[in-house]
Amino acid sequence: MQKLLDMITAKMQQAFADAGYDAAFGRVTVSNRPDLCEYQCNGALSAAKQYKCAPIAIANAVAEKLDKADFSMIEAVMPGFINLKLSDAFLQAYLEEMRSAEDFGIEKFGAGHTVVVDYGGANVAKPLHIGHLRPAIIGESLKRLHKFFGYHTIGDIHLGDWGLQMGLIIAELQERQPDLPYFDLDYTGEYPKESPFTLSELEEIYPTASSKKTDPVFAEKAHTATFELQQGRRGYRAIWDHIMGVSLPDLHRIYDLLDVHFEKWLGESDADPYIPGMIEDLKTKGHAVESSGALVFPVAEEGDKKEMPPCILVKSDGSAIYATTDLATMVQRMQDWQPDKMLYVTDKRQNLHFEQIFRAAKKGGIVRAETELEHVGHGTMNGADGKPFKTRDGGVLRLEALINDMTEFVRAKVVENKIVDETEVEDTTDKIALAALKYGDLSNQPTKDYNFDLERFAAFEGNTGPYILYTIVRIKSILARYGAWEHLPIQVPANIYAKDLMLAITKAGPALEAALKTSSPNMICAYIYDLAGAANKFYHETRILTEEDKALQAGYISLIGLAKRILETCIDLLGFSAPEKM
RNA sequence: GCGCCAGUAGCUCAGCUGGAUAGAGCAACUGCCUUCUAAGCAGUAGGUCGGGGGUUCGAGUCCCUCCUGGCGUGCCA
Repeated sequence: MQKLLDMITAKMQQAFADAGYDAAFGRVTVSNRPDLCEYQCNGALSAAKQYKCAPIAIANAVAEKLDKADFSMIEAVMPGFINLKLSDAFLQAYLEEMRSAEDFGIEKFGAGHTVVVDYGGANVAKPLHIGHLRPAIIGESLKRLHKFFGYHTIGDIHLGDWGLQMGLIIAELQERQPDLPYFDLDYTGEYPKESPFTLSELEEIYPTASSKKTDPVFAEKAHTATFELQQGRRGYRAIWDHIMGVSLPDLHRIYDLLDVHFEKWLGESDADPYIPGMIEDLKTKGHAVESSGALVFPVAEEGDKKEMPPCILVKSDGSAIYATTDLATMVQRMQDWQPDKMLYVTDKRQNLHFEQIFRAAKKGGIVRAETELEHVGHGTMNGADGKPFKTRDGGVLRLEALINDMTEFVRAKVVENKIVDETEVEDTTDKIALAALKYGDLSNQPTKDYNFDLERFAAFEGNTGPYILYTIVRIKSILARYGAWEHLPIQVPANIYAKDLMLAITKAGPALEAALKTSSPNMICAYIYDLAGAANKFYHETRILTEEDKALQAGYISLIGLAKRILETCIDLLGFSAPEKM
């Protein structure tokens, strides 16, 4: 269905035209003076310039042309604003259509389109740490949001399983256990099924190896191992299989805790088969050229404001680099899924890299000219003091530890409040903790750095996830006491709080659409905070269950029922859900 | 050096293509639980929107310039 603002704008544009002015001036916006009106049009002010007359004269003339049935108030005020309040009948009809339509009548403009969301950023052999929180939950939210708008969505974790880190692990393992058959080139038998390392050993091997990169001898070994792995050296592939076998179950486990789920668990390694063909193709087309021993794809353009280094396709040591695997991954995606859009959710510091490969992908014909490529670069999550998040001993905090800290904190509150039964404490705690964690993150603009403050996120007061959940829970409580409510029609707003709530409800579609178009889940948060506030005010000022007038009561119930459905839909798009009680 | 991003209340942040009195939350102070969950609601106080120019009837928003901070800038991801 049409957006409310578009409907009013259309009426206003018609009024401008009827009054003899350019209809383009008839844009209506939500009022920035709620004490004066609900909607406003500033077009007369701009029009005054063109028509060389007083803005108030234009505003008066236009106001005359508006249909009085649609508005309860139409005012032209100095210096030339046109202020509007919607009529009850108009608002009621609009809300009733929202209530009865599927997904509130929001237009599914993504239908027939496919979008790949590349998020998560997990590396095998490395435990997920706090740096993985943002890409996981922002990506998950954007994926759900696209799905809501009708897109066919494919979330791909794009595991880091093919770069130098693999070579580092192999080199380190060889130093520790040189007698393993994986390192014996003459060995032709079966390799052991049992992994030569456990998860916790592996998690220690990688950082140790990584810290030795400055040692030129070790670095050389790691680069060689990387190259040989990519060339298919049998023993190294067997080690790689072990690394995957040990790492993946743990990655699944942690992402499940966050309610983050990927349709595809592909990695850089899965792009490997596409590399040779892609390189050949780019060479043939003349895009790939030799430079300082490496094979590169120059992507600088006329008029570039900044230095634009070329994409490196093959390093001088012969191995692939992330630009190579990212481009080859696009080849695979275009071949298998034909996406119209690819979203990459990674740290914003990778911005230049993505600009390079996006240019290369377009110039090299890897994607179509109309394929949308977007890098959603996110900022860093810092500690409460604004400095990089560290554990007491200076290490990197594990994601699991962060989740546990939040859960512990919330559990204490849940137990203290004594509202839920003992058997439901865990489930309720998990839901609130997840809401606190995700809302605390997603309510910030993705691009910005922010400070993680457990106390603040889980504070249960103010603009937090728990506040949103609490609003939903209170509505649920009333609905449960009332009985069947799903089919009750929306009625004329009975009081000012009801009308404010109705106006907030009409903004659901535009808010979600804006969030999608700017890849900003924080806009969903801002919207539901506003909606929850309107719902709480209404709840506080209106006695519902004791209302004598049954028709009026049914209208109240219908209204909060609709608000609840919208709130629940929105938090689902953010990636969490509400408990029954809290 | 060049480029990108940020600078708004004591703190954390909104502010949509320039529009009326710059908004929330936290912290501080004050009210409201015999009535649907007080994890709530209402209110008070707190700001020369980093500085300086400019465009405009009108600038937190657009242009120029300066200051401060963060990040990036060919073989890590």
